[in-house]
Amino acid sequence: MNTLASRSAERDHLAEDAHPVGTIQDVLSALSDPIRLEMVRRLAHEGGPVPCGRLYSGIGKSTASHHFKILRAAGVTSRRTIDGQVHQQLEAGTVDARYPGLLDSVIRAVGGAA
Amino acid sequence: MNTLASRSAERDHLAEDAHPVGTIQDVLSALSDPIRLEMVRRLAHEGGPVPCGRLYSGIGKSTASHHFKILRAAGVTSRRTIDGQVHQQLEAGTVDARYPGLLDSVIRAVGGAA
DNA sequence: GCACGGGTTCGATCATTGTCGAACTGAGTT
DNA sequence: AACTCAGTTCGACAATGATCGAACCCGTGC
Repeated sequence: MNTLASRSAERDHLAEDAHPVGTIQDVLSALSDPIRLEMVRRLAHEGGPVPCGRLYSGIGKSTASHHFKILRAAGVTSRRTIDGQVHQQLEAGTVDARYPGLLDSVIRAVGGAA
Repeated sequence: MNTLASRSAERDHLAEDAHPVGTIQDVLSALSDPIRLEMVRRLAHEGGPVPCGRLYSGIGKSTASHHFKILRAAGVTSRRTIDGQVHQQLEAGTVDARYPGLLDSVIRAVGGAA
């Protein structure tokens, strides 16, 4: 039995970067950038963990990684490793617990899936 | 009797700078600055038009005016002249009509009056 | 009329932050 | 092992945005 598969399976539900949700300003600043807002929109649209590459267009990898970092630091997203692939996931529940209604209204405004 | 009073009374409900609410990014950017957020908090707390001077502390007039401009441009506030005195007012209803729940959640997070 | 008080505008400066390319890491593949 | 692919980190640079002081404007009151 493949030890590789079981090892990666163990990592699957490990939210390595489970930063707590930041201040309201951290969150608002994180969402106030057009590129990050688009990332959030795509994350909300898909509803689950999404590999980094599918979350941006028209910018370099390093720039995208920079924006991921800010979103994670604000607690808006978390990073998960699925099958060796890095994914980002929207921490909708956690954010809504701290700032009820905020993320919902933003996502609605930006056209992300309901 | 006093024509002065009646004349200023006429100006009272003139929202001279009735900018429409901007894009979601305009609004989020406007709210993502600590000083502007504090302005919004005080405006929400008082509930009505407030003279500019009562909306900030620790910064110069010109800087404050700059922040007012951004808030107005985003459609978050409007400028009213009451009795010759410039006041700022929160456009809570207009913003909520366009981005339901957004302003409420921010104000709740920032400790402004319910 | 003139001075005053409260806001705005202007221009310059300074800090923040978004952007990139190149080098590095770590996992999967051949 | 060497190679590839995807993301991150590291400097450095460019653009954006906050800040200030000074000048200006507009009501008010002397």
